[in-house]
Amino acid sequence: MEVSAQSSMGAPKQKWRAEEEAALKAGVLKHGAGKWRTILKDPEFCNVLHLRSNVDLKDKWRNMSVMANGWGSRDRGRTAMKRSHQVPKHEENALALAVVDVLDGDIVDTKPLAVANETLRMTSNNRTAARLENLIMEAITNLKEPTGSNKTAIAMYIEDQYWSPPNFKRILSAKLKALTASRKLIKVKRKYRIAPCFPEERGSRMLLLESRLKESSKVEKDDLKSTTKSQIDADLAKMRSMTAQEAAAAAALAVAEAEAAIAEAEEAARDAENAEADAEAAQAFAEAAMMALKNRNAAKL
DNA sequence: CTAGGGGTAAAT
DNA sequence: ATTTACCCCTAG
Repeated sequence: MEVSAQSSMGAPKQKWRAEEEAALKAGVLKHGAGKWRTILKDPEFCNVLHLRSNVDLKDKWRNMSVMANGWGSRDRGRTAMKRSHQVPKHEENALALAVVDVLDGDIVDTKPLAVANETLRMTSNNRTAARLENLIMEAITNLKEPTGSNKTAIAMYIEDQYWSPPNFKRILSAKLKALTASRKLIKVKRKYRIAPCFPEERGSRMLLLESRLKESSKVEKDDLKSTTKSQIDADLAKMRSMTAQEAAAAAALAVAEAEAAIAEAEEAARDAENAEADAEAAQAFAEAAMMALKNRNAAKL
């Protein structure tokens, strides 16, 4: 009968990004396959995966494992022998699961063949930023201070265990600020703790879409020179349709990101100049955003 | 909560 | 038409 009361029950479809897959793989390597809830609550991954449920992780892992091998538990039989045809002559089953690839002492990445080239798209600037964030999270996690850790403690931890650039303090400050603004960290009385992955429990597919929108409007140059003015205009146009509160939040975020980008540009200035361009673009957008906000508020009075 | 079986529907 | 992502259900 019409037992399927949920007429619109189909999933809106959110493709897994390479970062999410990487986080999942890293989580499995760290906690073991099957500890989906543990992985989800791990501060190192929850910021990337908090849009996914434990079941999502399980399903995705199932899909990935199945795909790497050829055919697993699912979908065997029925369409079984549709002659190979489309597959080029060279083999694909070569890398099953757990082809571990340690890059630069940072995130471990296994590639089940489907996402081979997606991992290559990391640019130099992107990487240092992601790494610093990871380091900060690790520092706070391992320091285990119940009330949170202050900047000095975090800096000491990182300097102690890793190499630190000359102007590290400044970079760290900017990054902490940005992480606080983006709600990945919570700052209370000069101490930082990792944000509580939000009470997502169930539902809230709208929040998912929301944060996805935020991501796509973020300044992301794949490997082009830098963000262009037209990009800024586009973002501002987007802001115009927001409510005042949303616009304020977006502007604050933009400012924080600009500061972090500037600090990163200083670090990378020795051997990379495009980071500086990126920082300038971010700053330009931040200024424009603030101005737009000011105009908006002025118009209301 | 997890493992899986099974299904729907969106992308490709 | 296949793949992919999500959902539901049930037994451990």
